Amino acid sequence: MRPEDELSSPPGPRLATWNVESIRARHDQVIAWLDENRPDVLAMQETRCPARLFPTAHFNRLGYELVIHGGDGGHGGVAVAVQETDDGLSSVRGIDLGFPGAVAPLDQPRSISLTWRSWRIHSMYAPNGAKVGTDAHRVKLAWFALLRQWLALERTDHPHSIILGDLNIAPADIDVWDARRYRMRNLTSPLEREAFAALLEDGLVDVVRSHYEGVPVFTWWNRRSDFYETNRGWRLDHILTDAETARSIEAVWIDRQERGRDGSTDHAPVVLDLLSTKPAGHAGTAGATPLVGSGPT
DNA sequence: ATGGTGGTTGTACCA
Repeated sequence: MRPEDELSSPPGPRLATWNVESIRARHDQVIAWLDENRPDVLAMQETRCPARLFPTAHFNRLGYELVIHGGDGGHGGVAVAVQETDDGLSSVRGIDLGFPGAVAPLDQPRSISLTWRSWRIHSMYAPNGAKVGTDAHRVKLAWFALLRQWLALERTDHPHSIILGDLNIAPADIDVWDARRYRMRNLTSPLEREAFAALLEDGLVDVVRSHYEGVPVFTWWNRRSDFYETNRGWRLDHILTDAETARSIEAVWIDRQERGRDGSTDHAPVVLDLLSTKPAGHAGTAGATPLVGSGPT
């Protein structure tokens, strides 16, 4: 899963997403992983921690600045850690916490959007959805409708986009360890899969799937029982990019071993390594129109 | 038929 050069730094930017399932309970694991893998950007979900109680100092010591959104009451919450630059200035701008203008129940702390280098970066934590047919499930679908609108709006201003997060959808049967058993259920239902597919129809590329075509890869294993040990998992954590960014990928990998640590969060980190330079013919194309409909088939 | 775990908050809830 992890590329051969696992301990060396990639030539270009490294971005990762990780559902940390409480940053206060898990900061030792997260900080150790950051220290070892040194992503430029780590999008975190389910931080379950109000901003004032966030273990910020641990991140600062490693040279990361933080953007934090919510987590009050021990539910939800997202954050983005970004490697500090040498000039002492913040390397992020244009921060949006949540979907601007959203009203309850779509105003929960589940998203951060910010500009970093030439990319618009989004850390997303979709509602779990509980069970098909419940209010929670309808809220999940409404959240995805709003996400689609928000990303379409954002992409008119920022052609280079990277969406990282726990979207709480297994996009296809291959993304579930036993698709038949969990058919038409929460995380697999047709309306959820349509919501995910709509993002690809808008021109975003599911870069994990496009790099593991036809191969089952999982990012979440239920903590109960021996689901991890027996690899009964799901692919719920995703990285989507615009088509041009998708053409400049060095590697995509899931740090499956990290999930096996004692006391680990139940999700594995998902990592995107980009090439240091744009592909030939695409240098200096800031402002280019994103290609549409070029996602994996 | 529906187990099994963990975090946070508070004696249930969310995942």
